[in-house]
Amino acid sequence: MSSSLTARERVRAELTREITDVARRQLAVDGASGLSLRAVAREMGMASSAIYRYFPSRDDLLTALIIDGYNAVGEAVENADAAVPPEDHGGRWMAVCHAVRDWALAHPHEYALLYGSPVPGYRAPQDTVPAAVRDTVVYGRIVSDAHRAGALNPPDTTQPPAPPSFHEDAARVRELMPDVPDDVIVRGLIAWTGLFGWLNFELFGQFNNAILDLAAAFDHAMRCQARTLGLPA
Amino acid sequence: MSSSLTARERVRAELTREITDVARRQLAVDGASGLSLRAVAREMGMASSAIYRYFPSRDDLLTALIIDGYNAVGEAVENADAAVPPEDHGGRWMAVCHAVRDWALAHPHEYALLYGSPVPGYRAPQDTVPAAVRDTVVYGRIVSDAHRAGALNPPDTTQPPAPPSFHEDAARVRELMPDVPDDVIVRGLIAWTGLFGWLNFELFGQFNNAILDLAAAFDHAMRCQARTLGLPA
DNA sequence: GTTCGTCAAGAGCAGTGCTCTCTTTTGTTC
DNA sequence: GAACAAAAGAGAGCACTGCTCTTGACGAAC
Repeated sequence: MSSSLTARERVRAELTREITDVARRQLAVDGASGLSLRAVAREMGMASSAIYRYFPSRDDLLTALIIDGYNAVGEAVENADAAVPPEDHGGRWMAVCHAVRDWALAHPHEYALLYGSPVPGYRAPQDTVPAAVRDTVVYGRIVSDAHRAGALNPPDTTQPPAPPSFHEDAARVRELMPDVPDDVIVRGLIAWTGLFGWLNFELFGQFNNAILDLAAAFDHAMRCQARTLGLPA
Repeated sequence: MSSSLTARERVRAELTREITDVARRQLAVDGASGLSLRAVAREMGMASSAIYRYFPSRDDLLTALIIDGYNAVGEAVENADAAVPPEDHGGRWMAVCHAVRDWALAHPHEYALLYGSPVPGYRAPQDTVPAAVRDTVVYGRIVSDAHRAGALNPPDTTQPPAPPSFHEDAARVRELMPDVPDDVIVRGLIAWTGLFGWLNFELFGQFNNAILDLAAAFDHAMRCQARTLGLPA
């Protein structure tokens, strides 16, 4: 259908893409709060008011960048997962961890926009959700595959009893982790939030002056995390 | 020595405190990027330029708020820990978890300022460090106490081998967790980053539409986390 | 009692998001 | 091909920001 686009629609799509490209470059340099519509317009050689023909507000431009970011990290995670034999569940977990970390280190400001504190006053619209869960879908599939293959042997089966309300929440999470029992859901959530918690500490400076070989520590920590999830080391 | 302060010094200290109070209120409402020196000045009935007599820049005011925030959460954690019998290491861990979460829920914007993405262009000065580690000091003492009391029985001793560089990093972390072997250091870091990772997911919206009973899920997850740390359930 | 350092105030600069109006360009229809 | 409508760009302007500079006024020390 792209051939059915009028010339005007094509140039509009092209300009929209160029705006987000320029904006993403500015985001990479100055961070989210340094993103300026006027600066984008200046760099593109057009009047600042013209940008509003393409993005009704700064927040809308930010939303576009956020969706792009989620898709970028999601794609990186998908590729990393696909490069490992499906039955090597531990390897897939480590591949996903490193894919997220590599992407985060390469795009720290974008990572902060996605997984850091939300921009105050900014409310993420619902259409970011599909892109936002792409990485989680991959992760859920790994856990699910490992469980169905009988490859999950959590080291300790005496988990504290879950509260009644957790069963409903677990059911919702199970949509991303099919066929998995509640206790594995908990371990899965802990490992997943643990990955991003560690990355946040690393990227946001909490490890400063304490952990120097960040790459090695991350790899080791995620490997241990895999063990508590029940994945083979 | 406070009696030796001149009247001018006293009123200066008082005004400085009032500025941070007003700024903290604005921070709580609008978030970090909504903090405006001019608005603070307006609310205090003084000229915007006068604020600069007390804080040379907006970042310096932000730094003051950050230090206050770290101290607030640190104090909350200290009090929570002190309210539990010292030999109840599992109870102390859960008390610390809930103290951090309660404080975060009561001051979401301040929490985001401390543990979320750093304000772009803002470089935390070194004098935030003592306040920033108050909660970590408490946590390290709990792990250390539990280990020395022989109360730590990690469920799985077959931890993957640590890389050589990790020994040096572990030695630095051990300053906050005395007498603890390397493998417990790893577990300790994983649990600590896991706490904040979970809280970030909860506070920054990643759990939206998935986990509804957030309080129950948090309690359960941290209880499970305690088990993998080796603390009694 | 004069001098000197501190403080508040005001104006001003460069920048921001956003809106409004006006003109130009473009695509469609007769 | 001319006429018209829709879309897009340009520019001025509003209210706001952080920050600087200058000008006065006040209080404390000598």
